[in-house]
Amino acid sequence: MARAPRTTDPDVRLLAALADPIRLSIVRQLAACEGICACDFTESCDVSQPTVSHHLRVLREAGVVTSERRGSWIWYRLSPDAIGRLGAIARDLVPGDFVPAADLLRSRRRPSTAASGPQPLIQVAPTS
Amino acid sequence: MARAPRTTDPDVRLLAALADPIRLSIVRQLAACEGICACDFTESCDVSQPTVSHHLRVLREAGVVTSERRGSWIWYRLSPDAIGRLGAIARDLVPGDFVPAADLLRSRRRPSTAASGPQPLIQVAPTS
DNA sequence: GTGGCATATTGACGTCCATCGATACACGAA
DNA sequence: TTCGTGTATCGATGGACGTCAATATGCCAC
Repeated sequence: MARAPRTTDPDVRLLAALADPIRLSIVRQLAACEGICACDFTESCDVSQPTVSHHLRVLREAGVVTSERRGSWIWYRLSPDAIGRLGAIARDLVPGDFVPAADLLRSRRRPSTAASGPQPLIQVAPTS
Repeated sequence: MARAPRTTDPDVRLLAALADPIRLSIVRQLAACEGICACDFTESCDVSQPTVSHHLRVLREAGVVTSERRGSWIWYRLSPDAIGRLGAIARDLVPGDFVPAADLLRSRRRPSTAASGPQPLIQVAPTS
């Protein structure tokens, strides 16, 4: 009934970390500037300082950003690995070449239009 | 205090649609097979039929999948546009060439190590 | 028409999470 | 040391969301 316990899938965690308007805004600012002080986000995001700190923590725990203390300031920067992982997720979702593979699917009877129109297809792994 | 009302940013909506283990699983199955009947997800996802229907609706409203009724069955397929948009989000987060741009940033005094170590940098828009 | 199957919708429940004020902690300057 | 600034954590609050059983809807076969 209740929501399932928090997922541990790193891909889902990465997507969830980015699926918030404030966090995406933070990440985009970090993509434009190599290093940004945490206090700058408080000014640009129009939310309170604890809220910014909370979002930075979510991003840090998801591996999206890294932090480095420099005196009183804490500098945040984008983790290149995280961006690479996001790109990999997107690439893996690009459909490749399809070939008819009705025989690979369950042979349960399908609706009448099965004889005409598109067939169920299955992706072929790229040869590269 | 309460969570902000649901965002309308299409990028955030797209990321949020993918940031769920069941929905990501559905999308990955759709990336591997061009068209999949809704009933197949009920079997593979280990959740109830209304839950699958709910997730398919979220994906549909986010523009991630399209549906087409064929008799009693409803076929779902990935929206190529959605995958393209995800790739664009990832590409936009890739840091490009940076140049020192301390003068473009607020000139507020920074911690002592400002003289040595990395400088605040800002991205240069690609010339293409 | 009736019956059966596939899917969507409704309503309820419980957990998660974004948000804030208050507070604690860390660091540098005086 | 004390003071000020930047940041994190705590506790509370309220809305969002995932889940299910029950029900409704749509389509096909008979």
